[in-house]
Amino acid sequence: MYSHSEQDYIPQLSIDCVIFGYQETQLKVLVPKLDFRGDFWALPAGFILQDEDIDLAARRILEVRTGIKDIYLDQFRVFGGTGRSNRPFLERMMSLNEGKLGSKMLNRKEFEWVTRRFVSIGYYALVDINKVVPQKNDMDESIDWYPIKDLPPMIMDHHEIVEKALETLRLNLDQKLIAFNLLPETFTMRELQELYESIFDKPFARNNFQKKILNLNVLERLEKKFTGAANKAPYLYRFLNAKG
Amino acid sequence: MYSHSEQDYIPQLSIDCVIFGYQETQLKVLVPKLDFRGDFWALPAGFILQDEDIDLAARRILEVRTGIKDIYLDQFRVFGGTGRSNRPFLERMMSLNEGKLGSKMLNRKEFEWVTRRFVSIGYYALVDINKVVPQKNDMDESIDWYPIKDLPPMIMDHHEIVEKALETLRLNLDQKLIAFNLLPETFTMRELQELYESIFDKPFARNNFQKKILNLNVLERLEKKFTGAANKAPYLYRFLNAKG
DNA sequence: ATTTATTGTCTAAATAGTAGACAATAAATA
DNA sequence: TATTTATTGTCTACTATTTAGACAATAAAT
Repeated sequence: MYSHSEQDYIPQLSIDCVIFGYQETQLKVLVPKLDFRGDFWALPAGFILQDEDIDLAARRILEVRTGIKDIYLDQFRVFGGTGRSNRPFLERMMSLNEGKLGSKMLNRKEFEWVTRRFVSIGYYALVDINKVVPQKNDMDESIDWYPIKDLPPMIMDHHEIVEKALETLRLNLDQKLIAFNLLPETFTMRELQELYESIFDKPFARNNFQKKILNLNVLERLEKKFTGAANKAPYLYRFLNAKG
Repeated sequence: MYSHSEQDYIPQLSIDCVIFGYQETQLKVLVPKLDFRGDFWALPAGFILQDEDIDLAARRILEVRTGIKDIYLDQFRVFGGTGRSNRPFLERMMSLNEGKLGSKMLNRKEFEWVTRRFVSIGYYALVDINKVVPQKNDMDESIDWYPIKDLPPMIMDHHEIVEKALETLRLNLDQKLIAFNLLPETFTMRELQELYESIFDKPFARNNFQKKILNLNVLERLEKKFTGAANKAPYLYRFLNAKG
């Protein structure tokens, strides 16, 4: 499972990632499903190497799952309840998968290490969903984008982690001008508005939304976009402060 | 130093506390000075027991230092750079204090434990400075309130931690209505304004500040305060949502 | 009685946010 | 080709909020 042994990591400390994407007017989260009987879903997670900055650890974990190096990333909260252990979950999983676990089973030492109580640092990431090729790891059966309004049941407190990530995203969206990380290079005003609506789960007035966004002076207007629809063609825009 | 042995704690994970107080129109931070030659200051800190919620660990650490149980408290950021070890600091301290360390010296095992790289969770606290009786621990020479604009040199990245705490405090102040935690039970409008000015390090217009605060509808107006000054006496106010 | 410094509040001006309206346009329809 | 339809871009009026200026009320000193 790891290229490093468990001694190489800081014990009892993990990173959980909420990877946001946007597709078909829906805000989505990238969630792997574990390759065991019992339907277990868990946020992409990992540990911190002894000589690794926590932000870089988060980047490493995110790159493995998305293939993207230069990813927008924000640390938002630490989850440190006393009940945060993988033990109940792993034991239930083992009881449901007796015959199958051999190849993937952890040895006793690893099992002890990974089933202790963990404190987890929550990071959320914003990606252009079209640039991501989701990567399973050895433990996964699959990895997919789920609408945030229709997430699968996840282990431990992972629903709470997503909830808190979304809350922080909403607070930061206007302040830090980060919505554009969820869109392709160019987009129409309507697409940007629909993205806002999916994040805040409420409608915005079209005229005033456009005014507000244009007054930020962070968009470059490009040529018109051919839609083929029976109406006026919208302009395309590009975010100016794009690092790239 | 501890009533628990080092195995009772989560290794390599600590809590650093920025305890804010307010006195004589200055925002202050409670900082202990270590009882060793060399003038070492360090934020109040501690570790997390294996069966202890991180928020409760922070409360425990704060109660030890302030004597206050019901303290306002907010987790604001994790500090996880690779350079975060006490080793350089402890070794320098040891070289400066050869004769003196015996009684307080950690044994070898404890020394190894405490000098590894640490990831630290930052909490800030807001207290009524008049209710606090600062408590030294075994390692401290003194513990005092320092104006945030005139902090002593602190070890490691503790200045950065204070900086980030202040930044978060500013962002949260209006949103969460927490300034009142820094004042006594009753206060005048001018006192509240001067508190805001010390936190944001900028002046506020008196008329508009008063209007804004009163429009929040969270203050109860009490009797007038006798000042003895040659002018109109100000009203006293009390914060309504006070949990007490 | 007058002066002084500060407090509480009012009003006007400037700014920002909200709601309604309409011309411009690209393609479908008649 | 003229008309209809759906959507886009923008304008203006209206409302709410923020900022700036003004002044009466007051407690004690002069």
